[in-house]
Amino acid sequence: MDGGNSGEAFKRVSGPWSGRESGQVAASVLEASEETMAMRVVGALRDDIVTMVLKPGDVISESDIAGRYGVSRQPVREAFIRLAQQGLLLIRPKRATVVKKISPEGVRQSRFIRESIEVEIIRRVAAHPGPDAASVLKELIAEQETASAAEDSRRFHTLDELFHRTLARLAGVEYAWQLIDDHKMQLDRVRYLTLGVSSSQVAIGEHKIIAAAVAAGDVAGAEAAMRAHLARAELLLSQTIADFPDYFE
Amino acid sequence: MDGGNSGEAFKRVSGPWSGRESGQVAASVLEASEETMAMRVVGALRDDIVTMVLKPGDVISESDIAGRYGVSRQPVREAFIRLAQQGLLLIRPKRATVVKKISPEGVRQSRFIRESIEVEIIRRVAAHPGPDAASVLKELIAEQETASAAEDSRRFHTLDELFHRTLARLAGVEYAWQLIDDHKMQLDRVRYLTLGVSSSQVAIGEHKIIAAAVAAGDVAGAEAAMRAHLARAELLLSQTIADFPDYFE
DNA sequence: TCCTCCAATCTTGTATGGTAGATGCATGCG
DNA sequence: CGCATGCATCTACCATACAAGATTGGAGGA
Repeated sequence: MDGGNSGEAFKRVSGPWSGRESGQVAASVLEASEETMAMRVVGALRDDIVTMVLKPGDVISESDIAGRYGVSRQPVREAFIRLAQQGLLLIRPKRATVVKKISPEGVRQSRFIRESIEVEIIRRVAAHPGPDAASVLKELIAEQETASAAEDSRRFHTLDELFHRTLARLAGVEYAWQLIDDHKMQLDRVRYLTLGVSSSQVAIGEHKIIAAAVAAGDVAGAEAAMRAHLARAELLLSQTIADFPDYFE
Repeated sequence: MDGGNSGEAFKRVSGPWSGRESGQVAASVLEASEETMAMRVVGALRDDIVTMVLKPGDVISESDIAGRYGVSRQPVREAFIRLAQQGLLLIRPKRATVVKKISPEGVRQSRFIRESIEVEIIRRVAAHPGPDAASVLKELIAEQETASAAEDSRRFHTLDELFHRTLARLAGVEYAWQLIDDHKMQLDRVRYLTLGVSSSQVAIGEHKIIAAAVAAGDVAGAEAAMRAHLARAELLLSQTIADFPDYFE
């Protein structure tokens, strides 16, 4: 292996790898999207990990990735460090680097964090809904119904994320939402495994209940609806563990 | 500059730098505490930043730090990347690296995250207090009173952190507490600036109220007490901004 | 005096070679 | 046949050299 690598452009990754087109998930925390090679490697690897092109347990190496991407080991190494801090890779010094298996306990705790924050967000929004809060949420739900009817689960996922992000913005804590993005990636990996089975109709109904409670200024009702909405993911987790036992530790 | 570096031991940092003794803050997210050079540099730099030995706005460079620590640029560079991801450094490509100034908005959002999670924690603990919850909390408060009487603000800070961490453990989400440790560093920098003026007696009183509500199983009361306890930091922030305007952006 | 331009000199980014540690397999011994 | 030992080969870690963008200062002209 590892024959004839240098000189190839970065695009070479499109070979045996990723099949993503262009504008997928909302640009993550990265400010200047593609400044350095290292950043591009980070983005490409993260997408490949979240979309399960690189599967939990896969062993990778600096030389390996560097060869595939046509760059030296240095930027790859820096990318590994970033991804390891985000919990997607596990670097075992002098040994190997592996795509981290999904920790059920970690997912549970990430969900706890998300639920804590989202409940607090929905409280604030319901207590002090802005003038356009109701209309904005209503419009988002309409788009989700369109995506659901077209069975575009990819777009539905994006819109679902946008729904929750919008709530954060309405609460005036959009920046806080970005801060928890890293932890949310653990949940995203699980979610990707359940893309097909996700019952989008149920989710849309729950979104409607939440939006209605917000519009009515019903703090307790909004909180309860949000908790119910988030709790549904708990069932998906245990089912997913049963379906893909090798991906969990 | 940059003359005669190699061969020096790592301890050389003790020269013009850090004056920390030994067992200060509870070992952060790092698993194997001191495996590689890069990790040691990370730890040393982080402590220096949180304790304001390196002040917000200070310009540092890879060569500079590498010279001080007697290592090459490579491990320092990796340390920079880690610290930049934790929001303590700002790497401006091809330009310079500076100790990030404290963002008041960022602090506010970090506090929002912390309050959201701590409120959820205190709810769970108050709703289902373990058999030894009351006694553990009571003992911690007693230690805090000792530290306060001795005017050992350092130790008081450590105990205060332990109090909140213990609550997380009692709620069964200690791992989640570690996950938010990174964001909490922003708050720690502000807190360090207010070490002298911190009214420990007030904090102890609030801790007592929280512990009492937990012991009584009073969920609403515990939540209210926790919110009040955390809200007090809001006043400190604006006062700190006025006292150290150069440290904020 | 003020503005423009250029070059010395910073900075971080990238490439590459060498090193120490860990793993796995083959070999040799009991 | 089972087990210990040593070597080939892998890995990430670290050091060094080079490259390219950005800043700063001064020289030169209007």
